[in-house]
Amino acid sequence: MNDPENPDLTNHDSSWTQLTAPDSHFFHRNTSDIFSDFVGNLHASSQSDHHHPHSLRFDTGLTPTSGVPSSVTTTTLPSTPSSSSSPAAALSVAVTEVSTSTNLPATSSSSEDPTENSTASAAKAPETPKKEKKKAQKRIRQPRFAFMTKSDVDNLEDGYRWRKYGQKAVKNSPFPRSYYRCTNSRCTVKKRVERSSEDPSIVITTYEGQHCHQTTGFPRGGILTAHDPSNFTSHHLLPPPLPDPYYYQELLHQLHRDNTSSLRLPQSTTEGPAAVSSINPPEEGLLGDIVPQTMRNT
DNA sequence: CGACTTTGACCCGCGC
DNA sequence: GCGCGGGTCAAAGTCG
Repeated sequence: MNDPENPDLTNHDSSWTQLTAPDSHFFHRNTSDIFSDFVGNLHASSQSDHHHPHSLRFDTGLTPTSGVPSSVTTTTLPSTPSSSSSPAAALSVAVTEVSTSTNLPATSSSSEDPTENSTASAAKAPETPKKEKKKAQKRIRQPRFAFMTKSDVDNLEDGYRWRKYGQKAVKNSPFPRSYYRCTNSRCTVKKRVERSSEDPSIVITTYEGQHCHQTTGFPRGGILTAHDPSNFTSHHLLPPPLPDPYYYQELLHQLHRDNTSSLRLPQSTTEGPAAVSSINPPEEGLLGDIVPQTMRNT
């Protein structure tokens, strides 16, 4: 249940910006520039690191993490729900620059919410028709974390195994959006991967839900353990900055706890604990919807 | 053979 | 109520 392991959550530096959207939290890293492009009007906060064109991480999911990078900057973005966004939870977006090479795993660390999980799990009951299941799932949205990663590889490895269950063309983007689900039958975490229409080199990974298990390893090829930082480095996928793989999980936790209101965003601090944003309204919007506003705050 | 990807169809929510 | 867009399902195909 709580085994967070997000290898790639590590950031290397210290400046993260967390954006809070109606339903999602965005973590913005030095690469705000990218964000801006991607989202629309994100202003970069000023970072000197955005020089790394390698990988940008943007994650939206709900994974609370306990370990927070020592230097992370979080910002809350009160964004308004956009058009068709439904309530969901909090979405966080993080932008990280990572050096990518072959496969950059986007880390996904989302844990399932006990409450929500139940719904999802319960929905699986044989008695429940698919429709009900769908309803339940759709209605209950978990906080999401989005990561923007600059990478040539769409599917970034984050230590978890994912099964692709769908692909859809996105309206404002020439690039299709892929939908992945954690292969662990008990895990309801989902992940969406899409490329920024503004900058095709940027991969936007959105995580929804929390993993209830530990990382298994890579699907075909290498196994990445969250506990092995060395792997990260080698993989180039994982952002080194985050020492704690649990970072996202904690965020989620916090989000859930604070869902009432408060966010802790150490804004211009690099040493802030973890970036936590509160999950405000149950509304969830698409990244695009959220990001723009959020980014602005940063 | 099992796991995963691909792809089209279906369902649902939302805005008009 | 209708249409659009997003999200999911499931069958078929592919790969190791």
